[in-house]
Amino acid sequence: MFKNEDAGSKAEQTRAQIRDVALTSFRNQGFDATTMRQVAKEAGVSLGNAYYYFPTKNHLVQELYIEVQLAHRAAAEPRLAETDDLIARLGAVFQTGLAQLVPFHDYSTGFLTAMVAPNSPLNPMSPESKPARDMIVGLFREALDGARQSLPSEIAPRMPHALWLAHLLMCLFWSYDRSPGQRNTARLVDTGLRLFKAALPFLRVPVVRTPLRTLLDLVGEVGA
Amino acid sequence: MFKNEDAGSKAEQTRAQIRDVALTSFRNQGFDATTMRQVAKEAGVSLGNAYYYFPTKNHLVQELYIEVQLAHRAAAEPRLAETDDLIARLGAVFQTGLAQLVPFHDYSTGFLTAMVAPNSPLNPMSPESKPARDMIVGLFREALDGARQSLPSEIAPRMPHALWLAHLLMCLFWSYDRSPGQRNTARLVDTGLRLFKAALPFLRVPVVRTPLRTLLDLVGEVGA
DNA sequence: CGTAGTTTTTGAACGTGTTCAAAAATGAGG
DNA sequence: CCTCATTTTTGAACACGTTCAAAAACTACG
Repeated sequence: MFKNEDAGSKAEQTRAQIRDVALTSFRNQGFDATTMRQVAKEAGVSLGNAYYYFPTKNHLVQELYIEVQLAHRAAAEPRLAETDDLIARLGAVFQTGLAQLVPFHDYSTGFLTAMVAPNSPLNPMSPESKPARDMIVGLFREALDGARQSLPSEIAPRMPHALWLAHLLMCLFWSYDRSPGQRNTARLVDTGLRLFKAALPFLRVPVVRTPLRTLLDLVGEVGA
Repeated sequence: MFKNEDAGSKAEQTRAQIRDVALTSFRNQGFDATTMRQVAKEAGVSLGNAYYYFPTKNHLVQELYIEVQLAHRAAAEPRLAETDDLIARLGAVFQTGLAQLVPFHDYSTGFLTAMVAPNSPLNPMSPESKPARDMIVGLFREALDGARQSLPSEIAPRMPHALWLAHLLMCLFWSYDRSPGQRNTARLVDTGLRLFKAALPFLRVPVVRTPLRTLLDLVGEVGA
């Protein structure tokens, strides 16, 4: 009855071994070049056994995804402690998020394909990705809450989720960004925030605020 | 020397046959359920022969893509002739574009995967998709040019390309839209345009206009 | 220790997109 | 009509992600 409670049990070791081999391979060779057969072989288990622990290859990518997310939070928190300026705080979350992606740019399209796939746990709609999603939405909420500036009450509660989507779009842009060092993506973030700052006063104008609120409600249903 | 000039030559017939079978299957069964083997069999050719005419399965999807694009233009043109109001004209292009997608919603994720794939001709960056891209960018340019309202000169020339990207984002939203009849996507378009209309006067404010211009230049490099 | 039940592991198989060398059909020139 | 180069067609093969029945290892209990 009591077996694999989670500690160093044999099964958990095997699982961790497969996971580690896969993540290393993802980092070194990307998504496409990492095959389940190679992972199984390097982990010293049979192909079928890898599938016993991870139902699909995409579930292995999600292990990487979670690791990247945790690193994102770890990088963002100290920067959030430095300032209470809204724009600077949002910049901190976007920029640290972008920094986590850097090692993967060569293989970004492969991972992108995995993310979009219907049955993928990485899909924004998938239940498997809810915890990771909640974490980054929470990061944006924290960025907003700790700022000295405040947004209209109609807008504020809808912003964290919308910012998460904006972050996803930034990732999309980044994966297509062919400029050296993906400098353009960094500029996009800066410019986008500058624009947001300039637009802030107008968010209180009713004719702007009302459709914006509806818009945020609509995009809020994505991955609700 | 003179052989398959393009008319009813044997080769062109075979190619058309494969194309037609594939497109019908895409419409009826979606991307994933349409296999190259089934297409070849139904077209009465060998598997390898299908690959002689279409280097990848995605190249067959592009044939569908082009057909959808042409239908989009055919649907948009008459509606553009009806009005000279900027917002109404943009709405016409977005709405007719959306209408073309309706039959494919059940399989949208499969097609989405194909579009994002690295080597796919459907990829926004790919040279193969340039003509289709130019067509829809041209459609947006026509919508802007024929409107009685005009945009700041710094913004105007950068808008068609940006609107094409907005259109792509609308397609992305639509593919994740689980509301009945994807009503939410239609509302998103309406609301987005209402917001754009409300924001129009502010586009002339320098502190808004300047970063917006930079932003448009940056996104303009995508699929340049 | 032995037996029954559960968890873990295996290896072969399936269907997929794609590749390729070789065969067949086709067309031009003598 | 024959020859030969080119275009078209074939069928077998490869590697991949994934599935599954059966074997093996393990655990709890008598």
